[in-house]
Formats: sequence, C-alpha cells, structure tokens
Amino acid sequence: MPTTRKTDRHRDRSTRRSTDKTPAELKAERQVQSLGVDIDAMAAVSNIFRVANAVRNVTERQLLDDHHLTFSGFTVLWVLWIWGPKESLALARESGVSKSTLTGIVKTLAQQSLVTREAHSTDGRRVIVKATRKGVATIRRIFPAFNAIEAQITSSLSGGEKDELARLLRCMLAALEDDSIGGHI
Amino acid sequence: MPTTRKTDRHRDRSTRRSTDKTPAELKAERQVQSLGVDIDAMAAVSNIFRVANAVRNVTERQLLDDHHLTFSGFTVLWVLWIWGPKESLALARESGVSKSTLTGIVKTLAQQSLVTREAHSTDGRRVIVKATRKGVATIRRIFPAFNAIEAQITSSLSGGEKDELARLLRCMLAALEDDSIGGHI
DNA sequence: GAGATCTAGTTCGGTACCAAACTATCATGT
DNA sequence: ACATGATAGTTTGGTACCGAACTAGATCTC
Repeated sequence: MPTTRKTDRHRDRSTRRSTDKTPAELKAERQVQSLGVDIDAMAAVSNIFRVANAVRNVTERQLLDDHHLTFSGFTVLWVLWIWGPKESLALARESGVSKSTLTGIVKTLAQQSLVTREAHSTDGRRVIVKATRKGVATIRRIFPAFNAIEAQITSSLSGGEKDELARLLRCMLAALEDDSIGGHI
Repeated sequence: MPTTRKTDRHRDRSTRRSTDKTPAELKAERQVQSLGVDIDAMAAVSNIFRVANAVRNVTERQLLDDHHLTFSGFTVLWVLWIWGPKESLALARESGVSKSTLTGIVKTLAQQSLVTREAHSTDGRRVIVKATRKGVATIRRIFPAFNAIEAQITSSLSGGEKDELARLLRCMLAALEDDSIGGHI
C-alpha cells in the first residue's frame, strides 16, 4: 500500500478535495525532494502546526478576547478547574509551559482575581495555585463555548476519525516522552 | 460504532497502551461530563496542542538553539527557501503569524544576515523579503536535521498512519478556513 | 488633480515564552 | 549544627506574538 494517493482520474485536474495536499505542500515537497527527506513525516508535522496556530487564533478572536483571557491563561485556568489547587511545577507541566512562563501567566491571572497563590503548609518553597470563585465561574461559563468551537472545527470529521486523530497524536506523544528523543517534555 | 473503545479485558487494568487515553485525559472527561460537551472534539484538539508544544520544544532544544534560530525564525526562513523572495503579507500568512509579528521576526533574521528586505520595483509600500546566500546555506544544512527529528517523532506511526494524520488535519484546516468559523486565518 | 479612501508595513503596549541565573528553603551527611 | 547539595519558584534578558494605532504610498472620485 503506497503512502501517496493517486489523484482521482474522473475529477478535473484543477480542483482539489479538502483532504488533498495543498499547492503549498506540493511545492514544498518538490523543493526538498532531492534531499532524501521523509515527506510523510514533514506533512504530518507541518499540518499539526498549521492547525494548532489556526485553532489558537480563532478561539482567541472569537471567544477569549471577549473575556480578557489569553489562550495560555485559559489553559492554566482550565487545568486548575479540572485538577483543583495545584503546585506550580505540576501546573506548568500540565499546561505545557516552562515554570518561568507559568510565573508570568499566574501573575496575570492573579491580577484579574481569577487565581490565588497560597503557601504550602509544610514546605516554604512551594506555592499552591488555586482558582478563585470568580475563576471557577469564568471557566465554567467559557468552557462550553470553547468546546463548541472545538466541535465546529472538527465537525467535518466523523466520531471515529476524531478518535483516530487523537490516537495517532497520543502515539506521537509517547514517542516524544521517550528519552531517546527529547528527554522529559 | 461507538466512539469510545472498551478496555481490552485481557490486559491488566493498571497498564496503559501508548494510544489509550492518559489519566489526565480521563480525569478531564469525568470533570466535564455533566456539561454535555463533545468529548471526541476535546480529545482531538487538546492532543494537537500537546504535540505541537512538545515538537516545538524538542526541535528548539535539540537543533535550533545550536544555530541561534527560534522556531519562528526557522519557519520563515524555510518558507523563503521553498518559495523564493516573497512579500511580507504573503510571507506572514504562509508562516502562520500576523504581519506585525513578521516584522519582528524578519528584523531578527536580518540582524543575523539570514534575510534582506528589498523595495518593490513599482510599489513603494511593499517590501520583498529574501533569504541571503548565508540564509539559504543555513536552511539547507538545518532542514535535513529537522526532518530527521520529524521522522523520529513519527516513527511509531506507519506510512499510512502519517498520511491519514495529515489528511485528518487538512480536513480541519478546510473547516477553519471556512468563513462560518474563523474568517480568514 | 486634490481630496478621500484604501492598502502595506511599522510601531506600540501588553502578554507569553524560554533558558540561565538567582533566591529561598529544605534535606543530608558528618 | 553546619556546610553541602538539592529543589521550588522568581527574576532577567531576549524573542515572539497579537491587535490597534500610525505612517506613507497607491488608487479612486468627481
């Protein structure tokens, strides 16, 4: 089974199905062809970034800006809502940012009274970040709208396809967590 | 065909296949269950961000930092390499950033003598960004290494799976470009 | 052909983002 | 108990990132 699909000979050469490679992708493939690269890997990874960028921009413009939240702030607040009060380092890992970045995000959220920073009961170094009542109310109000956008963005995929997409991505995450690639992420 | 897979009854309940949902995902699902959200959409989208973050971090640490390039700078240089000299706005769109962000990235790349900014021949407003000889040499040297990381990250996927992953993502991009969601992205 | 309008790019203000350096606290070993 | 080392979080310096406001060049209109 070849990894490249043939163009349907019954369709006009100039039309493109939404799942065919874009002109930009085809151009890129031609340009790098001579270097012996893994085209499938390039296509998969580059499209992950395209989608991530697009989703981030759309949700910020359509939803988060109205509530004076950045995507990162939303993510951190969401994690706190799911997990409850959490130590900084664990919160940073779960939110996908470095600990220094988290410091800044928490500072911003604290200014908006959406989270508070509390001292650990026994360890003076540790800080527990906690969503305030206002923070919980905010995320409870916003998340359904966020999920509605997620649903709309993935509406062209069947349930099975969404599931398959998530599975393939988890497979990549497992490879990324492997020390042979990136160490801890 | 249900969209949730049953746990394999022959495996220990405490073990997790790399493609099963993580404990964090399961926790999140339980927490939002009562809100009537689209779980599959949430799983797909959140894993896209997890992978994108992880890939960005790994490539920066393992490859780009050594060459004093940011991920964004690499992306812009790559686009210029693929397409040749390009106007700012088109370059911004293709690189997935806003025009004001592009101004900054190009400034950084120009400081490193990797790109130059040239005036348009007839339109005094337009700026053409062009990779220098040094810029081309840099991207030609780095891209194969970048692609090797892409290949490693996706090595747990078969060729057909990579292809399928890219197809599903293109499907989402098509939905995102639709005016009913985000307008132009 | 002089305004009004549109368009390309930059600047500005504010947040995010990272690694490295730093501070403060905890743990260990002698 | 005190030096040594480890760990949690913040600060710093530099880049990225966005929208809004701005500048300057192009185009349209009458």
